[in-house]
Amino acid sequence: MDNAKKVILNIMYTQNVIQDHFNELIKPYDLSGEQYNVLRILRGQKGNPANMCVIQERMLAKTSNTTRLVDKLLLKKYVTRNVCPGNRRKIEVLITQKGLDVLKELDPKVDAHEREFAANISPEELELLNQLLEKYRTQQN
Amino acid sequence: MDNAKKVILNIMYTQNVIQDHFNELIKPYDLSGEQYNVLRILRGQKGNPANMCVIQERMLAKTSNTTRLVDKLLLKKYVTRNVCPGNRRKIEVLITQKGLDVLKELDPKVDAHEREFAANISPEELELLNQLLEKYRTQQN
DNA sequence: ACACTACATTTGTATATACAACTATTAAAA
DNA sequence: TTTTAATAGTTGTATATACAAATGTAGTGT
Repeated sequence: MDNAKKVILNIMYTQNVIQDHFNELIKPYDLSGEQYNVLRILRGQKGNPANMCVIQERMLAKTSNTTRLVDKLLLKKYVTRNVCPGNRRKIEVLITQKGLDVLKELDPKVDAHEREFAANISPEELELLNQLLEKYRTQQN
Repeated sequence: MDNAKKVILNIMYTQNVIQDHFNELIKPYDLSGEQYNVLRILRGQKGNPANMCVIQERMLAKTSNTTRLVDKLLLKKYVTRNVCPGNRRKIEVLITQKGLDVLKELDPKVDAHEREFAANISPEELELLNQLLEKYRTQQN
C-alpha cells in the first residue's frame, strides 16, 4: 500500500487506540469524553462563566451539540447554567466545586495516560512527530 | 504544554481534519463514512460474501453496529443479505453492481483526498511519520 | 434426547455527531 | 418606528458509537 493511504489509516487507527484507552479511564466516573472536554474548558475559565458559543468553539468536534452536553453536566450538578444579565440571548455556564473535584481526581490518571503513550518513543521523536503531524495537516497554498 | 499532551491533541485534531475533509467528499453520495468502509470491505471480498462478524472485525471502529449499517446499505440496494445455507446463524452480505458503481465513481476522489494531504510533506517525511505513529501507539512491554 | 455452552446476529438504550429548522433577543437599516 | 438582518441557543431528525441483553442456531457432553 502506498504511504499516502497508509498514513491516513495510521492516524485514524492511532486516534482510535488513544480514545479507547481514554474512555476506559473515565468510564468509572460516569463522564463521556466530550463531557470531560467541556468540564476542562470550564475549569480553564478560572471562575469566569463561559457562553455556549465559547464552549462550542473550543471543543474538538466543532459541530457537536453543546446544549445537550451541558444538560447532562447539569443533571450531575457539575455545572450551573444561567441567562446572561447583560445579553439575554447568551447563557453563562460555570463549573461547580463538585465538577472541579471530579477533574482533580482524574488529573493524575489523565497525566499517566498521556505519559504511557509518550514513553514508547524518545523525546526527540515525540517532538518530531508533533512537527510532522502539523506539517501533514496544513495545506501549503 | 509538554509534548506528551501535545501529541495526543495533535493526533486527535489531525484525525478530525482528515475526517471532515473525507465527509465533504462523500456527502453528495448519500453515504456515511462507516457505510463507505463497509462497502470497501465487501468489494475486497472479490465476489465472496462476507459474514457480519467478518465485516465487524475489519471495521476501524470495532464496536459499531454492523447490523444497522448493513440495513442502510440494503435500503440503497448497494448490498444483498441472505442467511448462510450451511450455517443458519450466519448472514451472507454481498455488494451489488450498484454498490460497485458508486465505489468506482468515488475511487479517484478518494485518491485525490489522500494525495492532497500527503503532498504537504516529502516522501521521506511521510515514511517517517508512519514509523513514528506505529511506534508511538505500540506498548513496549 | 436433554441440558449446556458457544457462536452469530439482532434489538434496546444512552450518548455523540452532523446538520437543518426554529425561537428569542439584539443590532442595524429604511 | 417598523422592518430586516445578525446573533445565541434550542429542538428535531438521522446516523454512529458503546455496551448490554436477548434471540436463534450449532456443537458438546451426559
